[in-house]
Amino acid sequence: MSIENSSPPERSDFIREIVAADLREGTVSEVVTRFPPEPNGYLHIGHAKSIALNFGIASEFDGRCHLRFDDTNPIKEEQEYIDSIQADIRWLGFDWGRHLYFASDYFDQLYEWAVHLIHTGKAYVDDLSADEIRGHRGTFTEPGRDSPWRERAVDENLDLFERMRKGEFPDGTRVLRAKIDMASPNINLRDPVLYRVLHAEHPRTGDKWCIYPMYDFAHGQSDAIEGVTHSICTLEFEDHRPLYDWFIENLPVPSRPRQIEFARLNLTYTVLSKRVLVRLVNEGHVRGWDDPRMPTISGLRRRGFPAEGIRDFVGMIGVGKADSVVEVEMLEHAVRDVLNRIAVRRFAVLHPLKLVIENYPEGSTEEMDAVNNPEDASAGTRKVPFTRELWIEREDFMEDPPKKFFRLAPGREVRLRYAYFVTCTDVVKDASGEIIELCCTYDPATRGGDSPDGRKPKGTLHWISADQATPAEVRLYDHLFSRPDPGAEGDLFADLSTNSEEVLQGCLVEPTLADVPLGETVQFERLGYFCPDTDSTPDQLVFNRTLGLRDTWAKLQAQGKRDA
RNA sequence: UGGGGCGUAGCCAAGUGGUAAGGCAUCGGGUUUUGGUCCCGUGAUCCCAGGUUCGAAUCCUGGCGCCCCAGCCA
Repeated sequence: MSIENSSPPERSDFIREIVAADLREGTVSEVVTRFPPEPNGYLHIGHAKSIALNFGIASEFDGRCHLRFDDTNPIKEEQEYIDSIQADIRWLGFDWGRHLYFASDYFDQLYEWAVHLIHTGKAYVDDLSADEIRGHRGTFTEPGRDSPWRERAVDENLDLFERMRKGEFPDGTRVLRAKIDMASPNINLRDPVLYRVLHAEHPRTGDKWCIYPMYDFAHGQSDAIEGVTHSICTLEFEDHRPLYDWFIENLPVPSRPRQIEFARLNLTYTVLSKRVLVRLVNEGHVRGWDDPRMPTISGLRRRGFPAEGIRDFVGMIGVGKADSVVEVEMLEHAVRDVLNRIAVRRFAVLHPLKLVIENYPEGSTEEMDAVNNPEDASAGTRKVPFTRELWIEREDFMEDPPKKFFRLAPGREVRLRYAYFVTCTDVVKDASGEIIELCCTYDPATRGGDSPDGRKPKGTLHWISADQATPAEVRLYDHLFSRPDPGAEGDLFADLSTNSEEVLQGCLVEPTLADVPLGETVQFERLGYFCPDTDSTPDQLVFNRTLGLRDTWAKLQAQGKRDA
């Protein structure tokens, strides 16, 4: 349960209040929570909220948090997911210690408890088909009807259930059901299925079992076995709580856990549904589970989002029971906030435009001192080579600039950051009229970027020495979906953005950028935060744009377009 | 429609009968060798209607709206 330097202290919420009260009143003597993923997909940012909640509460109340895989449906579960889930939780900064469990560890116990229910006349084997069971379930307004097999003798139930276990019956032919109340207004209580026959290989138990418990029959009892005191889950399980409690009350379980529900996270421009995420991957809409556009933990990691930023984000959105949709901007803010503090600054030019300083000596190089991180003096400085020919950003020059454009233009002087003031004296174009080169003069008195006469150019540009530029591919990312509420008007896949990824070739970066380790995010000054992609090699550097910097100039331009 | 929840600013969210925190976003302004960061300023009478009370977002009544449930998924 370690949370290395979590910036904003977790504020309280209704769940923490319940936990505190339970402790205060002696209802529980220690706090045990659990994070219970089903290994049928990768973890996403919604899970991060739950993980932070469960591990956070355990740590704050000096308790413990278990990692328990809810692996009761072998048809959808895979070892790959078991592995990725553990890696992602660790990366997020949480530790379950020795408390790693699997619901499948409890299959023997659960089986015994099922037998116990049969013995006490509270469960029976039903021969109805899935369709027939559905037909007997009734509707929201009409009660269900009892199955003709509901009053089977205990011995017959015992025998049949035993034979289900032995594999005598094909999938779907028989189930074990709890005998509760077919007329209950809560549909979950209309004789829920406890066990189904599934001749499937389980990632953990192999072919030992051919009957598997349903979620409802496994979850609460697993909590009880582990001594979980507060079983925190999402709102859709609220109607299951009576059933959760029913099992706890009707079985000789070793403890009495309590289920508490909270609202799951929703994000604008994002889909957090495993069903959809699996399709995005399988249908090739993205590069994989860890595509930088995916809201998965592995995707966010590949995108360059620091774990701390994700933790800060889930800490600032709060925990409640009201359905809500958080604006992605809040996530982006939390990430920028961390990155601004820790990311080292570098120069990189995405769309290079040649700039030649005509009065600068040919062949000579100067090493300019550049600050690594203005927010962190301990990050020190570095040397950046400066030469007669440079590359600057195409967007930083306009031949006929609008009033609020503060960058380079014919006859105008700007500062080259950490270097000199330069003035544009001429523009060179190719046959088609495209600008291919800028001629400038520099003021030798402004070395380092300050003028002795106090002149202050309106603009400061980043640049790269043409002699020592390292080529790189840069991938620009944007929201995966084009609207804040994907799928709100029809097919969600039709809302997939067509420009969520833009791959730029021929970008030029500072030589030091070749050494950025995987997992570190740096700032390309004036552009944004970038990190090496997993595809990056020494021969072919590849950077992902984590997030752009807040850009008031872009905002002004957009407004101008709108007003015009 | 039966059951279970929820409803405080554009978004998230405090508030637990005493006169509406905070964050994000927005829009102004200041600082600035990143049009970044930072700093300052900017908005609500709490779904609606009645009622109780000296006093209600908080209590009561009645409406309205939204979400979840009819898998041998979790």
